[in-house]
Amino acid sequence: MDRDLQRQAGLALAEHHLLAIINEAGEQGIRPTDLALGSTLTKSGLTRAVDRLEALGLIASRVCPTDGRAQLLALTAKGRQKLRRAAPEFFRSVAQHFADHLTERETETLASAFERIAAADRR
Amino acid sequence: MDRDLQRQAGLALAEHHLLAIINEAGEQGIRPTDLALGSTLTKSGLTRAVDRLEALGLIASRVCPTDGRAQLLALTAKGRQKLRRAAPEFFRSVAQHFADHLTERETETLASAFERIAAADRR
DNA sequence: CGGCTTTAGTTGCTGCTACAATCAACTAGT
DNA sequence: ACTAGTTGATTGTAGCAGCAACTAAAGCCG
Repeated sequence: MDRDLQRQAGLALAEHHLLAIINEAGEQGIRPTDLALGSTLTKSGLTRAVDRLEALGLIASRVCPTDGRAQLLALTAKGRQKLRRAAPEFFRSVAQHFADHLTERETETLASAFERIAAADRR
Repeated sequence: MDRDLQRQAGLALAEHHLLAIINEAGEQGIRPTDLALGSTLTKSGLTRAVDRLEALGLIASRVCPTDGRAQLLALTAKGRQKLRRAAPEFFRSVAQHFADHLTERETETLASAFERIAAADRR
């Protein structure tokens, strides 16, 4: 999937994942620490990833008004466009490598099982 | 799991995985190329990983008698010992992070689904 | 046999990531 | 306010991984 996305959308899978989460946060933004919970990266990994995405002009960060230590990350117009344009290839790739090989019942089972595992891990 | 195994058995999860596959191959040995199919590493990654395991004295390689280009990798006595001693922690960690959160039915569903996905990927 | 293609493995290079130590800002208790 | 402790983020360092280019051994085929 990384190679698919890299080639067809010029975006690494890890970058796409971060952009997708940041997108969920909308206008308001999301802090790197909260972003870390939704990704496999550590704080330090996030610092670097955020730097790269910012250098690419895909996200913008501002200091959190209520906490001077924290940043609030949000997609730029360019970032939203990049994410939107990557979407078809992303879903195609998910289908090819995963979804197409699973029944609907299996997909549901996996989703709920993973959700439970991830929740346990966050503790 | 990587941290668990690193701490309790002095073995990275990736290393453990390789040792386990090499162990399956037994006395006869396995070629790096075939090893790559059972891991997520590329050929080049394997070259380095094999170098490290060999430097640690956990595996030994000999030139394949029927193909001068190929190597045959097998565990040394030390490697077998390391793997055996890591086993309790490995299974404990699998249980803690995954198995304990799944029903038997789910486990079976995941196993067969992953098998199908992996098989499709190998093509 | 001699050349062309394929396959096994290695190496130079670059980029990503974690860990540990550090800095800075917030919170709470006195 | 002052101090102690916590939390958010950054940085130095080191290790691991992939890609692409390469070497060498096999295999194929007329």
